[in-house]
Amino acid sequence: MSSKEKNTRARILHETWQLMEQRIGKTISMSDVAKAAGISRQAVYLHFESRTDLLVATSKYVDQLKGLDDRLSLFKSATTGTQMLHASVEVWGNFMPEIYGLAKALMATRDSDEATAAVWDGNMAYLKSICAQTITSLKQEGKLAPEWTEEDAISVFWTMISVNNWEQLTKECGWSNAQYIEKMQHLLMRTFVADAV
Amino acid sequence: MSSKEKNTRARILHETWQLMEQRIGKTISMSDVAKAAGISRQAVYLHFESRTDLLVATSKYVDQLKGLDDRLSLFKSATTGTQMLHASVEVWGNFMPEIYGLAKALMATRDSDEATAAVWDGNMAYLKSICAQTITSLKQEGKLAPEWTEEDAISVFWTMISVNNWEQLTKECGWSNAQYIEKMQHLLMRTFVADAV
DNA sequence: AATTAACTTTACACCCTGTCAATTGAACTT
DNA sequence: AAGTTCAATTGACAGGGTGTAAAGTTAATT
Repeated sequence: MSSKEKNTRARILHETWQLMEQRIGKTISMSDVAKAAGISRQAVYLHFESRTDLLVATSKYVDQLKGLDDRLSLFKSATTGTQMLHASVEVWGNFMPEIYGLAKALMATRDSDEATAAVWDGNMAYLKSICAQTITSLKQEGKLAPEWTEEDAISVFWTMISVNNWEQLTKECGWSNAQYIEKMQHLLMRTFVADAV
Repeated sequence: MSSKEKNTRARILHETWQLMEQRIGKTISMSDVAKAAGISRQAVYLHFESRTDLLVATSKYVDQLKGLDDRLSLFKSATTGTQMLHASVEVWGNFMPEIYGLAKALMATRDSDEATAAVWDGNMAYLKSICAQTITSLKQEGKLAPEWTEEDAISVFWTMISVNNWEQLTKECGWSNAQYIEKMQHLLMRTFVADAV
């Protein structure tokens, strides 16, 4: 594995991701990727077994590049449930615009490609665990509004902050990302916290 | 246009819809449709100009078959905003499972086919108008919770009852459809109605 | 019996993914 | 300097998809 090879592989991943962001939702073919990386279509197969393999690798590349884990320090430093709710929406709300193209690409293959579906499902499971931690904290503090079971609250929280909802509210309802974060924080606070204003 | 032709056309539409419901989310090819209808692939093109044309026609066929308009009589007979909210969630919540396959098929082509995207967008615009009527009624009755602008309330209402959210809650969170309707009615009531229990 | 129209088979052009073989070219080894 | 190695190349192919076109079949209508 020479340094030349490594550079080409990284360039393919970078160009794939760039194409995803430029042509959000559109299918990216292996030819498109090859053209963008300045190599032949067949050369892409020297670095990635299949289109699926490339998509999975691109997801890992972007994950690493964007570092969700680092950003969650804001969430991790929160001590109360309401702080966690506030922080998780802020971190996630600022994260979504940066992974939007990738998210759409992974979601588009969801029903025809189990491997990429698994990658996306993994990310969503992680998000759900954040939701669960938040709701559990609220519950332990006696702040979870009494009409909610923990389970239902987690499901609804997780559903409300989905990429699809973010997309609909920002792309179709004209909310800015800052508005999304602020309004969603207020909405979730009123929905789940017992004595929210 | 003989009766034979009309029957074949209707059979193609019916089989297309059946395939959509059977293989939810999976791409349906013209060959699949032809096989299901018991005719050659080329014969499908005698009745429909293109795959897009077939999908659009199938959507109209199912719309007519399922008669959303009729069902909305429950909504139309509602006099107060809270009744409208209750009725719209019930009608829509019972409608979604029946058009799930079609909805997924239309949404899947959303980013590569403007014609089918337009069909789906039209349906969603109609749903949004239902949301708008409901919120406006609440507002006029002074029952809309004071923290909401009408516009934001409509956007959030419309987003909350999206097919994607229904899918996530029923398919991934294990809610039955009856539970979805009941829980969503309660949630929306508490969210938007000023003195909700 | 002749016509009409639906449907058939066969073939093609053009897209996609994925595989394979033969070749170029540059760098690294001896 | 000569030989080896390996990334990357071109070109061909199999198999899938959409869509177009031509020629033949079948059955009902007139």
